[in-house]
Amino acid sequence: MSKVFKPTESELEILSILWEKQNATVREVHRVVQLTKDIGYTTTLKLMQIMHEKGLVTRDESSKTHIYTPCFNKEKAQEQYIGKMIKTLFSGSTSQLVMQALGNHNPSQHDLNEIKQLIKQLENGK
Amino acid sequence: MSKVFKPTESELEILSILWEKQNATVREVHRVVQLTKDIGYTTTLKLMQIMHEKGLVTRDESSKTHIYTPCFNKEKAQEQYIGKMIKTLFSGSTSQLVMQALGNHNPSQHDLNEIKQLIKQLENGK
DNA sequence: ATGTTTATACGATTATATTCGTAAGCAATC
DNA sequence: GATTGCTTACGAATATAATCGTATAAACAT
Repeated sequence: MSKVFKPTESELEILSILWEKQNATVREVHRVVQLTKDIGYTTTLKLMQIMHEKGLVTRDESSKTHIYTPCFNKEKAQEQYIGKMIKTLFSGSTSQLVMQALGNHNPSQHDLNEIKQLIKQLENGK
Repeated sequence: MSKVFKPTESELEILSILWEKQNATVREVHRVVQLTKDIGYTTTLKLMQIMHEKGLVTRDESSKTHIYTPCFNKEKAQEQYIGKMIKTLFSGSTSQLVMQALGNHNPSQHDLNEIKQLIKQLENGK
């Protein structure tokens, strides 16, 4: 049983940026955050310090400007959020979630092909 | 553009119970909440009162014991949460989410059949 | 060496969510 | 009609999240 981590809204936003860049300084993260939110630099700094305390990220302190790296990868987060969602909003049914997603977010033919492929694999694996 | 609603964790739990039952009194909701959480009756009451203020639920006050009804249906919540998740955790790709869900939550053959059916429909609809 | 920029640390403030205690009303019962 | 039990209302306490201001130190340019 691996550990559950539950980032807040803002923390998740920062994690997304870190996943994208692999790792980053507060300044780099803040520049991206600023594109969508109007908050001060020290706010981003504080958030990342808290994430460090919580163990959501590690940081390299060898130079004055610290470099932050996420402790969990994106896939782990995806898995956890999907799991929780299936449980709380889809009565535990994976297929219901999948159907809702496919039905309301018009996937391209390419997307559909990928999914069909995966289904074939799953069916053979049984 | 329909309105975004953003229930908190506890509020979502209560909404789930209301969706299940169509509508319910505080007492009924609380009985279910108690199965997983150890909180007092007035806590549940207060939460539901706040949800009423926020417009997440309506209530019938004609008798002393009020009856609460959700203002939004479950499908609307599902749609919204999925949309947000696709955006923040799957770089906007529906198929990635679907593949993650199918890959990690072993659906039954019956589930897979339903999904294949839906894909066919989508392909014909293009 | 002095001033400017840029970094972290940290306390304080504000906002929001969660929890509970207590008061007050109503209805059934003794 | 007093007591008991169940209800809502409401204020208050606690916890957590988010925001910012200020102090302090390093790095660098003049």
